[in-house]
Amino acid sequence: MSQSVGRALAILPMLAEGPAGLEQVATRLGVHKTTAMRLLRTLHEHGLVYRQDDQRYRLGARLFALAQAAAESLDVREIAHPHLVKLGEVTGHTVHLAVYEDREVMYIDKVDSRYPVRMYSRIGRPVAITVAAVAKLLLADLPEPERRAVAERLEYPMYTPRSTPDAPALLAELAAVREQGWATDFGGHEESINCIGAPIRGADGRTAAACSLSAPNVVVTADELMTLLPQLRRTAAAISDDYSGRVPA
Amino acid sequence: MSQSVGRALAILPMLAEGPAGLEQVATRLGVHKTTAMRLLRTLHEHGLVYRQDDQRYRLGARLFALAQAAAESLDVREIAHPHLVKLGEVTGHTVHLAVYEDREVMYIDKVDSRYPVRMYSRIGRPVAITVAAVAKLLLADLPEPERRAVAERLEYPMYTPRSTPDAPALLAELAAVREQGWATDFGGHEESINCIGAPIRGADGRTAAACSLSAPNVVVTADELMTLLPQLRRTAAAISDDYSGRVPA
DNA sequence: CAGGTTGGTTGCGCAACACGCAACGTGCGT
DNA sequence: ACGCACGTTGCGTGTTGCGCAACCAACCTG
Repeated sequence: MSQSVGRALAILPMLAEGPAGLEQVATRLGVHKTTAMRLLRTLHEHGLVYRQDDQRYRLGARLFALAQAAAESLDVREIAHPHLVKLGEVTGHTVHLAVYEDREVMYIDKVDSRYPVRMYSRIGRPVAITVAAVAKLLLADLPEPERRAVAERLEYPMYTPRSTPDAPALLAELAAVREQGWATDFGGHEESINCIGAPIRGADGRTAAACSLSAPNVVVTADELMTLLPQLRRTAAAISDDYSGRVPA
Repeated sequence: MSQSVGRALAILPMLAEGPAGLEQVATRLGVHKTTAMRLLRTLHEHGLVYRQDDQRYRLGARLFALAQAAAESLDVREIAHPHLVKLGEVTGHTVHLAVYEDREVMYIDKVDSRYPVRMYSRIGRPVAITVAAVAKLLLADLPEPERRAVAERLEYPMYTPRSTPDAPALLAELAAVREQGWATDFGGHEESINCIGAPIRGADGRTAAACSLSAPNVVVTADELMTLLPQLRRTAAAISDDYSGRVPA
């Protein structure tokens, strides 16, 4: 919409791949050096990019502060966190929390059996949206047109033979997930990792977030993991209660 | 430099304080609604802001991804992390890692005795630059003109009676720190918290980062904490070796 | 050491683009 | 049902961001 702003923002993901010099940025943006410079300067003034000693630019530390603030404004996370920690302690497995936002699914919290961690590991990385249990839960609850639109626009990488192959398969699975109120990913992303997920619902009944329990095959079989499903669902329900209570919207 | 980009970027810290509606953003920016809208749209297209159900805007999840990438491009952190973890395990105290960037000091990693955590707690929050041990170390090694300029522009909040009161006091302490090669903060930020820090130097000998060890009074006295100084300095030296070896620049 | 190359910086004229106005929708509260 | 507050759209104007060209500085290379 706004040309210069758009160009400036396009620089950020570029720099996310690694530091780059002025010329490099200019050519990749398809603009004149001088234009790129003005944009970079403005970004620099606002702390979003930093100029390192060799005059190349990289992402700036201000992003930490913004991401931190963004995390704090996601109140689902605040509310869910203690529940997730407890679930992690009890089961000893990895717990994830994810939300859907603008055709993307993002992990926003993670609890390992021993490490309560934010912004770590997969948090901030793109979720395998076609196979992850949390993704299925979040997509399953989208309004029909958007769900279809998203499903059809996705790519379907075959991480493993059990990965969801295409849009029809995904939509079918989403229907099932919607029906049963929970989701699984048995080796669909990594051969040896199984995963079960449950939805967190807001006061309006819509799925506001999803949490999941993951464990490698070598620790527990898929069947054994499934025995934890009731516990996971109880946790999700507890979070839903807290969440819908506190955010009546 | 670039008006529209500057305005757009100014929106981000605004939203960091909490979600805001279009009108709110417009008035705080001092621009017409329609202008604010165009900027917000562009930010939205790039995932930096998200429009929640009530049509208000908040920071978007894409920021997580960018912050993550920013963190990964800070190779000091990568290199230092294992050392910090070890130090945390051995001493049982909290370890911080910080860098200086554009007149600000940022925590970029933290290790608690039990929790290795990134982007958590104070990471991303402004460092108490006038009192923190790591801040003193980083400021102490700035070139004279910049150091003076920074010191004089700072505010000197008296968190406690032991906080650094003004620029001359800070500059005096920086000189001492520079001399001795380590820094302390005994109750200067929070009455009951003591802290010691040591510099991490790059191949050129400049201080590239600083790490610190913090503990509350009730656990160890300042004197006891000081007995860990040699260990802290060894860790910092080890990181420096790794770092200067790997980044000959 | 001269000459070429690469990458960054500055000044300036032109027109594209971003700005704000005004008018239109829309949902909510009274 | 009405009015108000807030978000949205179309459009003319001139500010502002654009690219050109020329200028530096550093680094190779012969």
